[in-house]
Amino acid sequence: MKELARTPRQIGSIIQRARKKRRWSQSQLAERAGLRQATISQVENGEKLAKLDTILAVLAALDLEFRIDERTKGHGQDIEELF
Amino acid sequence: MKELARTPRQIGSIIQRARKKRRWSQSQLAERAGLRQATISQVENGEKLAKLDTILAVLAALDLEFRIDERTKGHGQDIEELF
DNA sequence: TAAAATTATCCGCCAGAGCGCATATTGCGA
DNA sequence: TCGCAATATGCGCTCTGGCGGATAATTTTA
Repeated sequence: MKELARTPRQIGSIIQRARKKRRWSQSQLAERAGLRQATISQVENGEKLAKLDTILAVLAALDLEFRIDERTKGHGQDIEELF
Repeated sequence: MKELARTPRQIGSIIQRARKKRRWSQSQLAERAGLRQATISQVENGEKLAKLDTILAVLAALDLEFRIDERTKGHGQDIEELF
């Protein structure tokens, strides 16, 4: 893991991957996170700009968490552009 | 760095530390992030549940970023509970 | 300690997220 | 190909975050 999450879209796809890895449906995740299936759908697709607590709830339900890290590694050029 | 960010309050204090380390005022950070000083204040104090894009904007302005990581380290027992 | 800067609050307003409820749409297995 | 599960949308509603615009309250510095 340890995925980079700079945009709602990235966050959404990370969440989706984590959910599928657990073989959960959106409804199951929604229930665990105290949200609606429709909300999960929108979060995963990064369509709407979610609220922070919504994302935190989803992450917690997936046993994930945010970490805050420095952005510029090389402090000049990003060498680690793994792909 | 690489701080844990499970709650709005934690996120807020991390942001505040990063801002002070750069010796910026809330107004300066607000300007860079395209927000208001009042908003920065609330974010740092974790008073309101910010929107995701607000936090992302602040982090970007501070050259920080979110990373998503697994919550349970030891996947059974957390050995690395450094403290 | 007075002045200046920084930070914390307040008001009214507006946009949008998430809700309930419901229904398309899509995907997939039998 | 049919049928069901899973996912994506839609509508009206409520709630609240962030805004502009200020102004307290607190901290810093001269």
